[in-house]
Amino acid sequence: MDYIERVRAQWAERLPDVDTSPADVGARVRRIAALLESEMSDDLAGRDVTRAELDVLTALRRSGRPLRAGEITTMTGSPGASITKRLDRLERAGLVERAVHERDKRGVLVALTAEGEALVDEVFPRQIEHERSALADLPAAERAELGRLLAVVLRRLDPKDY
Amino acid sequence: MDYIERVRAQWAERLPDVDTSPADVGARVRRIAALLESEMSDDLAGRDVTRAELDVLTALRRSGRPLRAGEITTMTGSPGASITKRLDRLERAGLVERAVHERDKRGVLVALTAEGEALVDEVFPRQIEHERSALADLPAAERAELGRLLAVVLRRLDPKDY
DNA sequence: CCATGATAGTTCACAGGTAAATCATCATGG
DNA sequence: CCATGATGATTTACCTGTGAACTATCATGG
Repeated sequence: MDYIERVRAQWAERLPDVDTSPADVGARVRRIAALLESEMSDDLAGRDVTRAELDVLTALRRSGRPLRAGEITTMTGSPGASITKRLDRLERAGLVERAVHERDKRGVLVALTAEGEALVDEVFPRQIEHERSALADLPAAERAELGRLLAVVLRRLDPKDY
Repeated sequence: MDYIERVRAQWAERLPDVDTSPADVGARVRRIAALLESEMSDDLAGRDVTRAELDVLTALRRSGRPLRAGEITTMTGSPGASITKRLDRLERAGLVERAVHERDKRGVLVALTAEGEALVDEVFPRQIEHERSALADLPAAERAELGRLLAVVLRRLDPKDY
């Protein structure tokens, strides 16, 4: 009897006509994500960088090259105004550098500094550890099966533009 | 080749020593959750209630009785200060009512109004529809399997206190 | 070659979340 | 019975995110 079963039982009493079975997947996915995010964010405490800011840093790191601000907004899915603010903080912290784009002076090229890169390389593996330890109770075959089933769901939801 | 495979391929180039396989589950779960939440929140647009506020309303609705403010904080996992603010807005909107607790005058009893209840009953089934349609590409047996595997993961992450 | 519309990013104004301090009430042990 | 510490909720002060307005630059068609 996990959290979701308990909630579904409550709904069954109040709204017996509503079929809440999709919550077995949907609500569990949302709750697991929330708990994971919270762990990952705790792991960053005292490091003077938030999960949202780390998303910007990892986008840069895994791209392996400076990015336009616009590329960061599409990769992170966050609106431009948010990215501007995060870049302000990250730049103040010395983790990224902004430079006007040569060819298009409206644009901005954002690059990781050496410290920014070092921070990602130190923190990112630990972030993944949280995902790994969440799977500790599943044998490899079931992990793979879970990944496969989630890919089917994700394909249906994911927007095509990135 | 979905979004997560693309990201993993990028990491494999930059940090070949890091095993990113847990992301097949972890990152997919987090991305699916984000997309679902975003759909569910769009569905509420113009209804003058946010997802966070709806969380409070559904906690009350499925409990079937007035709740202490403290019960709402544990059920939603949000800190007390946030709940106080949401209750302020919900009360102003006429969706809940606050009353001092009889036995313990420090406490507050929060009850759904008739409008609050009507709003939940109208909106909640549509919220679940989003979860249902995300599963459209999975036959019933695989949905059940997916739910079962997620339950194993959730059991590991879920705090015991609620 | 402009003038005009499109595009990239920033600024502004405001909404919402949160930790810490505060206020009111309760419970207890001396 | 208080006095004292615990508890429930609110207030305060601050921070982050976001849509909309704005600024600077680019592109193009007349």
